[in-house]
Amino acid sequence: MPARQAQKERTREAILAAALELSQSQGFAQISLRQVARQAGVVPTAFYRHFESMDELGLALVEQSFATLRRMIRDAQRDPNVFANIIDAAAEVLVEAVKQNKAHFGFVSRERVGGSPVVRQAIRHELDLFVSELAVVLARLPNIETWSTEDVQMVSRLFVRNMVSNAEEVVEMPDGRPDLEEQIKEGARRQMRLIVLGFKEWRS
Amino acid sequence: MPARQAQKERTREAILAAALELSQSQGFAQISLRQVARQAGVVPTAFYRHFESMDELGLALVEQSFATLRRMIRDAQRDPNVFANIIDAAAEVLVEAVKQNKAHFGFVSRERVGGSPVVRQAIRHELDLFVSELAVVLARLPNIETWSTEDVQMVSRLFVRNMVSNAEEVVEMPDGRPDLEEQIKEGARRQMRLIVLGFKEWRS
DNA sequence: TGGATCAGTGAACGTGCGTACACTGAAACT
DNA sequence: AGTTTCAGTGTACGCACGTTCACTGATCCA
Repeated sequence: MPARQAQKERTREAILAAALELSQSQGFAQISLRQVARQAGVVPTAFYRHFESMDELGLALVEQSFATLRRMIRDAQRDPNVFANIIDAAAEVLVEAVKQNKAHFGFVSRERVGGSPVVRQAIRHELDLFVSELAVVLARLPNIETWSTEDVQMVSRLFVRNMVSNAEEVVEMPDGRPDLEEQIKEGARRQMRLIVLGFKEWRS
Repeated sequence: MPARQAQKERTREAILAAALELSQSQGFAQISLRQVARQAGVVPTAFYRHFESMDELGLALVEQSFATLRRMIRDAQRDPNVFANIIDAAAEVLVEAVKQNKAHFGFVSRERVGGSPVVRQAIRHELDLFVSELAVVLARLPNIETWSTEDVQMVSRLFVRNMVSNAEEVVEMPDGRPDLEEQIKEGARRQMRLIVLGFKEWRS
Protein backbone atom coordinates (compact mmCIF):
# COMPACT_ATOMS: atom_id res chain seq x y z
CA MET A 1 0.00 0.00 0.00
CA PRO A 2 1.29 3.47 -0.85
CA ALA A 3 2.56 5.37 2.19
CA ARG A 4 0.10 8.14 1.40
CA GLN A 5 -2.92 5.94 1.84
CA ALA A 6 -1.47 4.21 4.89
CA GLN A 7 -1.10 7.53 6.68
CA LYS A 8 -4.65 8.49 5.79
CA GLU A 9 -5.86 5.19 7.19
CA ARG A 10 -3.94 5.83 10.40
CA THR A 11 -5.55 9.23 10.83
CA ARG A 12 -8.97 7.75 10.17
CA GLU A 13 -8.35 5.18 12.89
CA ALA A 14 -7.20 7.94 15.23
CA ILE A 15 -10.46 9.81 14.64
CA LEU A 16 -12.52 6.67 15.26
CA ALA A 17 -10.57 5.92 18.44
CA ALA A 18 -10.88 9.50 19.63
CA ALA A 19 -14.65 9.50 19.10
CA LEU A 20 -15.02 6.15 20.85
CA GLU A 21 -13.02 7.33 23.83
CA LEU A 22 -14.77 10.68 24.15
CA SER A 23 -18.20 9.12 23.80
CA GLN A 24 -17.54 6.88 26.79
CA SER A 25 -17.85 9.72 29.28
CA GLN A 26 -20.35 12.01 27.57
CA GLY A 27 -22.16 9.94 24.96
CA PHE A 28 -21.53 10.18 21.25
CA ALA A 29 -24.43 12.53 20.58
CA GLN A 30 -22.97 15.27 22.79
CA ILE A 31 -19.41 15.35 21.56
CA SER A 32 -18.38 17.90 18.98
CA LEU A 33 -16.48 17.58 15.76
CA ARG A 34 -13.81 19.88 17.19
CA GLN A 35 -13.39 17.77 20.33
CA VAL A 36 -12.90 14.67 18.21
CA ALA A 37 -10.37 16.40 15.98
CA ARG A 38 -8.48 17.76 19.00
CA GLN A 39 -8.34 14.32 20.65
CA ALA A 40 -7.23 12.74 17.36
CA GLY A 41 -4.46 15.32 17.01
CA VAL A 42 -5.68 16.96 13.83
CA VAL A 43 -7.17 20.30 12.93
CA PRO A 44 -11.00 20.42 12.71
CA THR A 45 -11.09 20.80 8.94
CA ALA A 46 -9.03 17.64 8.46
CA PHE A 47 -12.01 15.74 9.81
CA TYR A 48 -13.83 16.32 6.54
CA ARG A 49 -11.16 14.42 4.59
CA HIS A 50 -12.46 11.28 6.30
CA PHE A 51 -16.12 11.78 7.20
CA GLU A 52 -18.79 14.03 5.79
CA SER A 53 -20.39 14.60 9.19
CA MET A 54 -20.55 13.34 12.74
CA ASP A 55 -23.46 11.12 11.71
CA GLU A 56 -21.24 9.33 9.22
CA LEU A 57 -18.61 8.87 11.93
CA GLY A 58 -21.31 7.40 14.16
CA LEU A 59 -22.29 4.89 11.49
CA ALA A 60 -18.65 3.87 11.10
CA LEU A 61 -18.50 3.25 14.84
CA VAL A 62 -21.66 1.14 14.69
CA GLU A 63 -20.08 -0.94 11.96
CA GLN A 64 -16.84 -1.30 13.92
CA SER A 65 -18.71 -2.31 17.08
CA PHE A 66 -20.74 -5.02 15.39
CA ALA A 67 -17.66 -6.32 13.61
CA THR A 68 -16.17 -6.75 17.09
CA LEU A 69 -19.30 -8.54 18.28
CA ARG A 70 -19.33 -10.92 15.31
CA ARG A 71 -15.65 -11.75 15.71
CA MET A 72 -16.33 -12.55 19.34
CA ILE A 73 -19.17 -14.92 18.47
CA ARG A 74 -17.12 -16.60 15.75
CA ASP A 75 -14.22 -17.19 18.15
CA ALA A 76 -16.58 -18.59 20.75
CA GLN A 77 -18.01 -21.10 18.29
CA ARG A 78 -14.55 -22.53 17.67
CA ASP A 79 -14.25 -23.41 21.34
CA PRO A 80 -15.31 -27.06 21.85
CA ASN A 81 -16.51 -26.36 25.41
CA VAL A 82 -19.30 -24.28 23.97
CA PHE A 83 -21.15 -27.34 22.70
CA ALA A 84 -20.55 -29.32 25.87
CA ASN A 85 -22.25 -26.79 28.14
CA ILE A 86 -23.58 -24.00 26.05
CA ILE A 87 -25.15 -21.97 28.81
CA ASP A 88 -22.17 -21.75 31.14
CA ALA A 89 -19.89 -21.12 28.19
CA ALA A 90 -22.12 -18.37 26.84
CA ALA A 91 -22.23 -16.58 30.20
CA GLU A 92 -18.45 -16.82 30.49
CA VAL A 93 -17.77 -15.64 26.95
CA LEU A 94 -20.27 -12.79 27.21
CA VAL A 95 -18.77 -11.30 30.35
CA GLU A 96 -15.17 -11.74 29.25
CA ALA A 97 -15.67 -10.40 25.75
CA VAL A 98 -17.62 -7.39 26.92
CA LYS A 99 -15.00 -6.66 29.57
CA GLN A 100 -12.34 -6.58 26.86
CA ASN A 101 -14.41 -4.42 24.54
CA LYS A 102 -16.14 -2.09 26.95
CA ALA A 103 -15.79 0.85 24.60
CA HIS A 104 -17.63 -0.73 21.72
CA PHE A 105 -20.33 -2.40 23.81
CA GLY A 106 -20.84 0.76 25.81
CA PHE A 107 -21.20 2.69 22.58
CA VAL A 108 -23.87 0.33 21.30
CA SER A 109 -25.88 0.17 24.51
CA ARG A 110 -25.77 3.94 24.99
CA GLU A 111 -26.52 5.00 21.43
CA ARG A 112 -29.13 2.29 20.90
CA VAL A 113 -31.57 4.43 22.85
CA GLY A 114 -29.87 7.78 23.35
CA GLY A 115 -28.16 8.41 20.05
CA SER A 116 -29.08 10.50 17.05
CA PRO A 117 -31.94 9.02 14.98
CA VAL A 118 -29.67 7.77 12.20
CA VAL A 119 -27.22 6.07 14.57
CA ARG A 120 -30.06 4.64 16.62
CA GLN A 121 -31.69 3.16 13.55
CA ALA A 122 -28.43 1.64 12.33
CA ILE A 123 -27.96 -0.09 15.68
CA ARG A 124 -31.52 -1.42 15.71
CA HIS A 125 -31.00 -2.79 12.24
CA GLU A 126 -27.76 -4.53 13.21
CA LEU A 127 -29.40 -6.00 16.30
CA ASP A 128 -32.30 -7.31 14.20
CA LEU A 129 -29.80 -8.93 11.85
CA PHE A 130 -28.05 -10.38 14.84
CA VAL A 131 -31.26 -11.90 16.21
CA SER A 132 -31.79 -13.68 12.89
CA GLU A 133 -28.21 -14.91 12.79
CA LEU A 134 -28.47 -16.26 16.31
CA ALA A 135 -31.76 -17.94 15.41
CA VAL A 136 -29.97 -19.90 12.70
CA VAL A 137 -27.38 -21.10 15.20
CA LEU A 138 -30.01 -21.95 17.82
CA ALA A 139 -32.13 -23.89 15.33
CA ARG A 140 -29.30 -26.40 14.99
CA LEU A 141 -29.21 -27.14 18.70
CA PRO A 142 -30.42 -30.58 19.88
CA ASN A 143 -33.41 -29.49 21.96
CA ILE A 144 -34.52 -26.76 19.66
CA GLU A 145 -34.49 -28.31 16.22
CA THR A 146 -38.14 -29.33 16.45
CA TRP A 147 -39.44 -25.86 17.29
CA SER A 148 -41.32 -23.65 14.88
CA THR A 149 -39.49 -20.85 13.11
CA GLU A 150 -41.34 -18.15 15.02
CA ASP A 151 -40.60 -19.76 18.36
CA VAL A 152 -36.91 -19.94 17.53
CA GLN A 153 -36.98 -16.30 16.43
CA MET A 154 -38.70 -15.30 19.65
CA VAL A 155 -36.29 -17.15 21.89
CA SER A 156 -33.46 -15.61 19.90
CA ARG A 157 -34.91 -12.15 20.55
CA LEU A 158 -35.13 -12.99 24.21
CA PHE A 159 -31.50 -14.09 24.30
CA VAL A 160 -30.29 -11.01 22.47
CA ARG A 161 -32.31 -8.71 24.70
CA ASN A 162 -30.84 -10.35 27.76
CA MET A 163 -27.40 -10.24 26.21
CA VAL A 164 -27.77 -6.49 25.70
CA SER A 165 -28.96 -6.01 29.28
CA ASN A 166 -26.11 -8.07 30.68
CA ALA A 167 -23.58 -6.31 28.49
CA GLU A 168 -24.88 -3.00 29.84
CA GLU A 169 -24.29 -4.24 33.37
CA VAL A 170 -20.75 -5.39 32.61
CA VAL A 171 -19.94 -2.06 30.98
CA GLU A 172 -21.20 -0.19 34.04
CA MET A 173 -19.31 -2.53 36.37
CA PRO A 174 -16.41 -0.85 38.21
CA ASP A 175 -13.01 -2.43 37.60
CA GLY A 176 -11.53 -4.93 40.02
CA ARG A 177 -14.78 -6.30 41.41
CA PRO A 178 -14.64 -10.04 40.67
CA ASP A 179 -17.59 -10.54 43.04
CA LEU A 180 -19.87 -8.35 40.94
CA GLU A 181 -18.58 -10.04 37.82
CA GLU A 182 -19.42 -13.48 39.16
CA GLN A 183 -22.84 -12.22 40.18
CA ILE A 184 -23.57 -11.00 36.67
CA LYS A 185 -22.39 -14.31 35.21
CA GLU A 186 -24.56 -16.26 37.62
CA GLY A 187 -27.53 -14.03 36.78
CA ALA A 188 -26.96 -14.60 33.07
CA ARG A 189 -26.73 -18.35 33.57
CA ARG A 190 -29.96 -18.40 35.58
CA GLN A 191 -31.80 -16.34 32.99
CA MET A 192 -30.74 -18.62 30.18
CA ARG A 193 -31.67 -21.77 32.10
CA LEU A 194 -34.97 -20.17 32.96
CA ILE A 195 -35.69 -19.44 29.34
CA VAL A 196 -34.78 -22.94 28.22
CA LEU A 197 -36.69 -24.65 31.04
CA GLY A 198 -39.69 -22.43 30.49
CA PHE A 199 -39.83 -23.31 26.84
CA LYS A 200 -39.70 -27.03 27.59
CA GLU A 201 -42.65 -26.66 29.93
CA TRP A 202 -44.36 -24.36 27.43
CA ARG A 203 -44.76 -27.14 24.90
CA SER A 204 -45.94 -29.80 27.29
CA MET B 1 -52.35 29.89 47.72
CA PRO B 2 -51.24 33.42 46.88
CA ALA B 3 -51.57 34.26 43.18
CA ARG B 4 -47.87 35.03 43.09
CA GLN B 5 -46.83 31.53 44.01
CA ALA B 6 -49.46 29.96 41.77
CA GLN B 7 -48.05 31.76 38.75
CA LYS B 8 -44.55 30.67 39.65
CA GLU B 9 -45.75 27.09 39.89
CA ARG B 10 -47.37 27.38 36.47
CA THR B 11 -44.15 28.62 34.90
CA ARG B 12 -42.23 25.80 36.56
CA GLU B 13 -44.63 23.28 35.09
CA ALA B 14 -44.26 24.94 31.68
CA ILE B 15 -40.48 24.54 31.90
CA LEU B 16 -40.79 20.87 32.89
CA ALA B 17 -43.27 20.23 30.08
CA ALA B 18 -41.07 22.04 27.58
CA ALA B 19 -38.01 20.01 28.58
CA LEU B 20 -39.96 16.74 28.43
CA GLU B 21 -41.28 17.53 24.96
CA LEU B 22 -37.98 18.71 23.54
CA SER B 23 -36.12 15.74 24.97
CA GLN B 24 -38.41 13.34 23.10
CA SER B 25 -36.86 14.10 19.75
CA GLN B 26 -33.27 14.89 20.68
CA GLY B 27 -32.65 13.46 24.13
CA PHE B 28 -32.47 15.54 27.29
CA ALA B 29 -28.68 15.74 27.34
CA GLN B 30 -28.54 17.60 24.03
CA ILE B 31 -31.15 20.25 24.62
CA SER B 32 -30.07 23.69 25.75
CA LEU B 33 -31.31 25.91 28.52
CA ARG B 34 -32.26 28.49 25.91
CA GLN B 35 -34.31 26.00 23.89
CA VAL B 36 -36.22 25.00 27.01
CA ALA B 37 -36.87 28.62 27.96
CA ARG B 38 -38.01 29.46 24.43
CA GLN B 39 -40.41 26.49 24.35
CA ALA B 40 -41.73 27.39 27.80
CA GLY B 41 -42.33 30.98 26.69
CA VAL B 42 -39.92 32.69 29.05
CA VAL B 43 -36.64 34.49 28.69
CA PRO B 44 -33.51 32.38 29.33
CA THR B 45 -32.61 34.11 32.58
CA ALA B 46 -36.04 33.38 34.04
CA PHE B 47 -35.03 29.70 34.00
CA TYR B 48 -32.76 30.34 37.00
CA ARG B 49 -35.71 31.42 39.16
CA HIS B 50 -36.79 27.75 39.08
CA PHE B 51 -33.72 25.58 38.56
CA GLU B 52 -30.07 26.11 39.26
CA SER B 53 -28.96 24.18 36.19
CA MET B 54 -30.12 21.77 33.52
CA ASP B 55 -28.97 18.92 35.77
CA GLU B 56 -31.43 20.01 38.45
CA LEU B 57 -34.19 20.16 35.83
CA GLY B 58 -33.23 16.62 34.80
CA LEU B 59 -33.54 15.38 38.37
CA ALA B 60 -36.97 16.99 38.65
CA LEU B 61 -38.01 15.12 35.49
CA VAL B 62 -36.74 11.84 36.94
CA GLU B 63 -38.83 12.46 40.04
CA GLN B 64 -41.90 13.32 37.97
CA SER B 65 -41.46 10.23 35.79
CA PHE B 66 -41.22 7.82 38.69
CA ALA B 67 -44.17 9.48 40.39
CA THR B 68 -46.11 8.65 37.22
CA LEU B 69 -44.86 5.07 37.32
CA ARG B 70 -45.82 4.61 40.98
CA ARG B 71 -49.27 6.05 40.44
CA MET B 72 -49.73 3.61 37.59
CA ILE B 73 -48.76 0.63 39.75
CA ARG B 74 -51.00 1.79 42.59
CA ASP B 75 -53.99 2.12 40.27
CA ALA B 76 -53.30 -1.32 38.83
CA GLN B 77 -53.31 -2.90 42.27
CA ARG B 78 -56.82 -1.57 42.91
CA ASP B 79 -58.11 -3.50 39.92
CA PRO B 80 -59.51 -6.87 41.08
CA ASN B 81 -58.66 -8.52 37.76
CA VAL B 82 -55.01 -8.17 38.61
CA PHE B 83 -55.18 -10.86 41.25
CA ALA B 84 -57.29 -13.16 39.12
CA ASN B 85 -54.77 -13.35 36.30
CA ILE B 86 -51.76 -11.37 37.25
CA ILE B 87 -49.72 -12.01 34.14
CA ASP B 88 -52.29 -11.05 31.53
CA ALA B 89 -53.28 -8.04 33.61
CA ALA B 90 -49.68 -6.91 34.02
CA ALA B 91 -49.03 -7.10 30.28
CA GLU B 92 -52.22 -5.16 29.58
CA VAL B 93 -51.53 -2.49 32.20
CA LEU B 94 -47.91 -2.11 31.15
CA VAL B 95 -48.68 -1.47 27.50
CA GLU B 96 -51.64 0.83 28.16
CA ALA B 97 -49.93 2.86 30.85
CA VAL B 98 -46.77 3.32 28.83
CA LYS B 99 -48.80 4.31 25.78
CA GLN B 100 -50.48 7.04 27.81
CA ASN B 101 -47.22 8.27 29.32
CA LYS B 102 -44.82 7.87 26.45
CA ALA B 103 -43.01 11.07 27.29
CA HIS B 104 -42.07 10.06 30.82
CA PHE B 105 -41.22 6.46 29.98
CA GLY B 106 -39.24 7.54 26.96
CA PHE B 107 -37.33 9.97 29.12
CA VAL B 108 -36.43 7.27 31.63
CA SER B 109 -35.40 4.65 29.07
CA ARG B 110 -33.33 7.15 27.09
CA GLU B 111 -31.59 8.89 29.97
CA ARG B 112 -31.05 5.67 31.93
CA VAL B 113 -28.13 4.92 29.63
CA GLY B 114 -27.56 8.05 27.57
CA GLY B 115 -28.05 10.84 30.06
CA SER B 116 -25.65 12.97 32.03
CA PRO B 117 -23.96 11.11 34.90
CA VAL B 118 -26.10 12.71 37.60
CA VAL B 119 -29.39 12.03 35.82
CA ARG B 120 -28.29 8.50 34.97
CA GLN B 121 -27.43 7.75 38.56
CA ALA B 122 -30.73 9.14 39.82
CA ILE B 123 -32.63 6.85 37.44
CA ARG B 124 -30.60 3.81 38.46
CA HIS B 125 -31.31 4.57 42.08
CA GLU B 126 -35.05 4.90 41.45
CA LEU B 127 -35.07 1.63 39.50
CA ASP B 128 -33.26 -0.14 42.35
CA LEU B 129 -35.85 1.17 44.77
CA PHE B 130 -38.53 0.00 42.41
CA VAL B 131 -37.08 -3.52 42.25
CA SER B 132 -37.24 -3.72 46.03
CA GLU B 133 -40.80 -2.40 46.12
CA LEU B 134 -41.91 -4.92 43.55
CA ALA B 135 -40.17 -7.68 45.49
CA VAL B 136 -42.35 -6.87 48.50
CA VAL B 137 -45.48 -7.17 46.35
CA LEU B 138 -44.30 -10.39 44.72
CA ALA B 139 -43.41 -11.98 48.05
CA ARG B 140 -47.09 -11.90 49.01
CA LEU B 141 -48.15 -13.86 45.92
CA PRO B 142 -49.42 -17.43 46.42
CA ASN B 143 -46.71 -19.32 44.54
CA ILE B 144 -43.86 -17.16 45.68
CA GLU B 145 -44.32 -16.81 49.41
CA THR B 146 -42.08 -19.79 50.12
CA TRP B 147 -39.10 -18.50 48.15
CA SER B 148 -35.95 -17.12 49.70
CA THR B 149 -35.49 -13.35 49.86
CA GLU B 150 -32.68 -13.37 47.29
CA ASP B 151 -34.72 -15.42 44.85
CA VAL B 152 -37.61 -12.99 45.13
CA GLN B 153 -35.24 -10.06 44.66
CA MET B 154 -33.75 -11.74 41.60
CA VAL B 155 -37.08 -12.48 39.98
CA SER B 156 -38.12 -8.91 40.74
CA ARG B 157 -34.99 -7.65 38.96
CA LEU B 158 -35.85 -9.86 36.03
CA PHE B 159 -39.40 -8.50 35.88
CA VAL B 160 -38.25 -4.88 36.09
CA ARG B 161 -35.62 -5.42 33.44
CA ASN B 162 -38.20 -6.91 31.13
CA MET B 163 -40.62 -4.14 31.98
CA VAL B 164 -38.01 -1.57 30.99
CA SER B 165 -37.33 -3.42 27.73
CA ASN B 166 -41.00 -3.72 26.90
CA ALA B 167 -41.66 -0.09 27.79
CA GLU B 168 -38.84 0.85 25.42
CA GLU B 169 -40.56 -1.08 22.65
CA VAL B 170 -43.92 0.54 23.31
CA VAL B 171 -42.36 4.00 23.32
CA GLU B 172 -40.70 3.29 19.97
CA MET B 173 -43.92 1.85 18.55
CA PRO B 174 -45.48 3.99 15.83
CA ASP B 175 -49.03 5.18 16.57
CA GLY B 176 -52.03 3.32 15.19
CA ARG B 177 -50.49 -0.13 14.93
CA PRO B 178 -52.69 -2.33 17.12
CA ASP B 179 -51.01 -5.39 15.59
CA LEU B 180 -47.59 -4.39 16.92
CA GLU B 181 -49.16 -3.50 20.23
CA GLU B 182 -50.75 -6.94 20.54
CA GLN B 183 -47.42 -8.51 19.58
CA ILE B 184 -45.61 -6.68 22.36
CA LYS B 185 -48.30 -7.67 24.85
CA GLU B 186 -48.09 -11.30 23.77
CA GLY B 187 -44.30 -11.17 24.06
CA ALA B 188 -44.55 -9.72 27.55
CA ARG B 189 -47.03 -12.39 28.61
CA ARG B 190 -44.78 -15.16 27.27
CA GLN B 191 -41.73 -13.77 29.00
CA MET B 192 -43.52 -13.57 32.32
CA ARG B 193 -44.95 -17.10 32.00
CA LEU B 194 -41.50 -18.29 31.05
CA ILE B 195 -39.97 -16.76 34.13
CA VAL B 196 -42.62 -18.18 36.42
CA LEU B 197 -42.54 -21.65 34.84
CA GLY B 198 -38.77 -21.66 34.87
CA PHE B 199 -38.69 -20.90 38.56
CA LYS B 200 -41.12 -23.70 39.34
CA GLU B 201 -38.91 -26.14 37.49
CA TRP B 202 -35.81 -24.60 39.05
CA ARG B 203 -36.79 -25.70 42.52
CA SER B 204 -37.76 -29.25 41.62
C1' DT C 1 12.98 15.38 -12.56
C1' DG C 2 8.87 18.10 -12.69
C1' DG C 3 4.03 18.65 -12.43
C1' DA C 4 -0.31 16.75 -10.33
C1' DT C 5 -2.53 15.08 -6.25
C1' DC C 6 -4.45 15.60 -1.86
C1' DA C 7 -4.06 14.97 3.56
C1' DG C 8 -3.63 18.27 6.68
C1' DT C 9 -3.25 23.58 7.93
C1' DG C 10 -4.78 28.15 9.66
C1' DA C 11 -7.55 32.15 9.59
C1' DA C 12 -12.05 33.82 9.42
C1' DC C 13 -17.17 33.92 9.50
C1' DG C 14 -21.76 33.73 11.66
C1' DT C 15 -24.45 31.43 15.27
C1' DG C 16 -26.20 29.75 19.62
C1' DC C 17 -24.75 28.98 23.89
C1' DG C 18 -24.51 29.82 29.45
C1' DT C 19 -24.38 33.32 32.51
C1' DA C 20 -23.72 38.29 34.65
C1' DC C 21 -26.07 42.23 35.77
C1' DA C 22 -29.19 46.03 36.37
C1' DC C 23 -34.01 46.65 35.54
C1' DT C 24 -39.32 46.68 36.08
C1' DG C 25 -43.78 46.33 37.75
C1' DA C 26 -47.42 43.69 39.79
C1' DA C 27 -48.50 41.16 44.05
C1' DA C 28 -47.79 40.77 49.03
C1' DC C 29 -47.11 42.54 53.35
C1' DT C 30 -47.38 46.22 57.16
C1' DA D 1 -51.09 53.91 51.25
C1' DG D 2 -46.32 53.07 51.21
C1' DT D 3 -42.77 49.73 51.12
C1' DT D 4 -40.77 45.42 50.16
C1' DT D 5 -40.39 41.31 47.52
C1' DC D 6 -39.29 38.78 43.56
C1' DA D 7 -40.82 36.39 38.92
C1' DG D 8 -39.71 37.71 34.71
C1' DT D 9 -37.10 41.18 31.29
C1' DG D 10 -33.38 42.95 28.19
C1' DT D 11 -28.69 43.72 27.22
C1' DA D 12 -24.31 42.38 26.93
C1' DC D 13 -20.20 39.38 27.35
C1' DG D 14 -16.97 35.86 26.04
C1' DC D 15 -16.72 31.16 24.18
C1' DA D 16 -17.08 26.89 21.46
C1' DC D 17 -19.19 25.44 17.72
C1' DG D 18 -19.66 23.88 12.33
C1' DT D 19 -18.23 25.21 8.04
C1' DT D 20 -15.83 28.17 4.21
C1' DC D 21 -11.78 28.94 1.78
C1' DA D 22 -7.22 29.59 0.14
C1' DC D 23 -2.89 27.53 1.45
C1' DT D 24 1.20 24.21 1.87
C1' DG D 25 4.24 20.65 1.26
C1' DA D 26 5.17 15.77 1.17
C1' DT D 27 4.03 11.73 -1.79
C1' DC D 28 2.96 9.89 -6.18
C1' DC D 29 3.12 9.21 -11.09
C1' DA D 30 4.83 10.06 -15.93
